[in-house]
Amino acid sequence: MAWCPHDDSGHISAGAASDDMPCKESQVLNGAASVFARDGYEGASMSRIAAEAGVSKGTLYNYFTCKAELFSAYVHRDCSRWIALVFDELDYAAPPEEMLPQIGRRIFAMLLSDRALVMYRMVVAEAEKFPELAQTFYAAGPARAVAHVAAYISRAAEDGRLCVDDPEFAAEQFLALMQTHLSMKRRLRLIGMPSQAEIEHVVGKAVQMFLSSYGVARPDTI
Amino acid sequence: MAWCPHDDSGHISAGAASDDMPCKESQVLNGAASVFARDGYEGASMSRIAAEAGVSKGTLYNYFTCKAELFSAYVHRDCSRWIALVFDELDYAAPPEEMLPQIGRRIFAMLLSDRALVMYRMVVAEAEKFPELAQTFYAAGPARAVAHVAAYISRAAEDGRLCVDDPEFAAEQFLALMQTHLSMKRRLRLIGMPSQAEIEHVVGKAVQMFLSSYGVARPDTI
Amino acid sequence: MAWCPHDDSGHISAGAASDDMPCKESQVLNGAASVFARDGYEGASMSRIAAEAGVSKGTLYNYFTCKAELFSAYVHRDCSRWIALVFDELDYAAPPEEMLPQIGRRIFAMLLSDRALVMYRMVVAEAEKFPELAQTFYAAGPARAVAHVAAYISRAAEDGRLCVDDPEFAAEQFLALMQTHLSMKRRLRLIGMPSQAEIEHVVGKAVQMFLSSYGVARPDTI
Amino acid sequence: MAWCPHDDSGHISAGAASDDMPCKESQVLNGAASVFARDGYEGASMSRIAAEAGVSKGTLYNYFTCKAELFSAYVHRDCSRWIALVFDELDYAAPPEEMLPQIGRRIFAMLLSDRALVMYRMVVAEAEKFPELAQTFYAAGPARAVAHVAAYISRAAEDGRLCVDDPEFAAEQFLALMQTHLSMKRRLRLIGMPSQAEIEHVVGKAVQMFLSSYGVARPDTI
DNA sequence: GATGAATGAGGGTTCATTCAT
DNA sequence: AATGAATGAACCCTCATTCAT
Repeated sequence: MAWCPHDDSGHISAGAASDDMPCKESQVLNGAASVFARDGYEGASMSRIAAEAGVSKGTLYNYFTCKAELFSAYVHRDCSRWIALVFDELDYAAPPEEMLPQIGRRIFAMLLSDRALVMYRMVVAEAEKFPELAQTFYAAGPARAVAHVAAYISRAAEDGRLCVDDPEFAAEQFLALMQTHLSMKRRLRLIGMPSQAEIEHVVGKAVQMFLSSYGVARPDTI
Repeated sequence: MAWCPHDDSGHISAGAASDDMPCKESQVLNGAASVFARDGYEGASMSRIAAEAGVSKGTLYNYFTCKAELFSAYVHRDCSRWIALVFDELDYAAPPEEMLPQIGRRIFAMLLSDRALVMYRMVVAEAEKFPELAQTFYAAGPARAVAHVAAYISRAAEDGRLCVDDPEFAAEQFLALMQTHLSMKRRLRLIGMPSQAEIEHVVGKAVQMFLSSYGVARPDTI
Repeated sequence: MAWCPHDDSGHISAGAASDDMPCKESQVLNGAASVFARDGYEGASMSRIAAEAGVSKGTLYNYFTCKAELFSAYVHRDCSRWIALVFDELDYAAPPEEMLPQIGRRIFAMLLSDRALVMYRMVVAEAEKFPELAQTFYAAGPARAVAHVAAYISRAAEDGRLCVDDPEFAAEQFLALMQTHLSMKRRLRLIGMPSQAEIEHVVGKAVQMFLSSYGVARPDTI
Repeated sequence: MAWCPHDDSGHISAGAASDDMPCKESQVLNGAASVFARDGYEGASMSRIAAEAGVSKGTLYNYFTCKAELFSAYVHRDCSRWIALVFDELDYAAPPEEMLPQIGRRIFAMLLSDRALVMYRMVVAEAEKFPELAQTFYAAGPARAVAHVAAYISRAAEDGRLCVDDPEFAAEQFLALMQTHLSMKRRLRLIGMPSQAEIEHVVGKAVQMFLSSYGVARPDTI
């Protein structure tokens, strides 16, 4: 954490901290999450974080050497958490017509969830000041999403269910198709969470376009 | 401007200010542009803005009642400026195979330009605190882009060159296909400006996918 | 002022500031003098200095970029002030028997004055952290004292009134003889200002010893 | 210890603590010595002292009621230690021409040693806040030095080797002559330890001046 | 209209001290 | 007796804002 002038601590608890730490550290991180999410990095004050966490300001510094490290720990923790949920328990053997909409729905839901939006906003806003945070976010989030989808596409291609030469790029295209202006509007806080119907529409059209480009003519549809 | 505790002024200069104001106000706005772009809203200080603009701190407050209003004026002004270029001097009568790549290239260049990225980052970061700013940004930028592309698609559909039932949604899909992870990485400052070859690749693939879904079989390709 | 992390200001007023500045800057310096003298560098707080000076905390930073620079300005100003007084209006043509006691008395008075003691204490205490301040103090105080006395001794030697081979060292010795444990005790705050009789005794003995070593036999005393 | 707001303890361990305490208390004092010497009273932090001593912060408060008392105990202990060496194993029967330079050299070496300088600086700096510490320092250091030298001078006077009416004052003068500006510069950290030649020069000149004032004509020099 | 000195609340951070374990 | 997590006051410094000139 080169950006932190006080970082000589070898603080490593962030990685080990589980969801249900009963300790002050997670209490602090939860407070930080609220305040950072609401006020952004610069806008958040250590005083407010301490108050939100229900600890004294000094306690903050018993766990994190400075504001920047606390922010970093918060981003790392939350990044790791929610990407996992998207790709759990998918049936990778399902045909594209079933699988792609399912993945699409989940991606969509995650992409537009409050938590992810808040995180996205903060990481984008502070990308200049915290480059390695942007890296972490990208690796934990978008990159893993692409990897998962690409893996499925590869497999489907091997099975003769898709006709794809560059699975990774195809995956990126599929994910890009989720990001119509619904996403943009949501990121800008212009709209709330879209309705299920809206989601289905976007996902459906995305799958349709994707298959019209990469799909194979299926005998059973003739 | 509900976020501004001092807003009792009916200050309307933002709308009236033209591009080439020779006055102090535009001088101030130019200074603000530099500093806000570099430091973000919270990170910018009125002192630095005054210094950058070459005026005194007091002068800032003669034109803008508070920091928030100055920020708002800056975003409004700059938003209006930069979208126009993308759709200037396009030949709307050209066939999709020529027109779409051309639009794609321009969109791409604008999307990833430093100016747009800076603006995007700021508006996203402060969307919570300045909701009407996000609205302005969306209307001036993404919405106009969609409108332009949709208009072209409509016309092409009428000319029998595309087969599209919902031109607006199709336009959104086309624009979405520009936003592979190249865009995401650039937004996160993980990469610099992509090479021309990379851009061509993304644009080419996007057009190809778009046409495979919405294109009509053209006699001259048989 | 390499020790000051914020010093990029080219602040030069310290040199130009006269004794009777009617401005805030001297007001601040006077407040700083009181508080630094009482509490030392580390012990002094900018809040207290502001209060003592009757200005706001922010005003301090309008004149001095940081605490260290304020301290430095205070030392520089006061150093320059009081050395001058010691050697003013001396009759350098007087014979050693008259001149040396007179110089001795003045040196003594200055050496043990509250102001000089306070300054000495602070400079000694912070010599490690402010090396160039120690240099300034030495140059403005002790070094000039030696130079003045050495100049007189040189002249007296040329006039045949003293027999000295190394006037500078002789001057140092003369000054050293002022520093019996009366000085040490005063520096340690163990005693108050010595009585006139005590001073006369020390000075008289010092002159006597000095002359017994460097004096010439005078015809008129035979 | 009126300066200590928590002093209700009748803590007397400082006096009872011997040089070779194998216990935590001396461990703490050793840590305190390092940190106080390096950082001064205000600059030292209880955390660093605890770390340096290899004990917990809580343990500090089991032995010393507050920072001020710990500081006081440290100064008292160290003051007692270092003066003894100067006057050990001197041959008090030696003639002044031999004895005085020898004493002079030792005094000089001690006066300018890092340890003594550090202690001197701290005691001088905090003389206002810890008056009884200054007293301890003076009694343990300068006062004993004067007493030793005065005792020798008395004896030499009785033996007819010196002509002195006030041995104590003569002793102070002799010691004062050690303190040319070499000492001042060293105290101000402007120079490092002087060379042996420089020391010999100052000591030689001091002895010469002292003897020219208080010496007796020696038959063997006729 | 333009200035910039003055303000004081609030920023991040440190630290002497306490107390449950 | 020993610990170290927790505290909260105080630290230095920044900054949006005001106002006399």
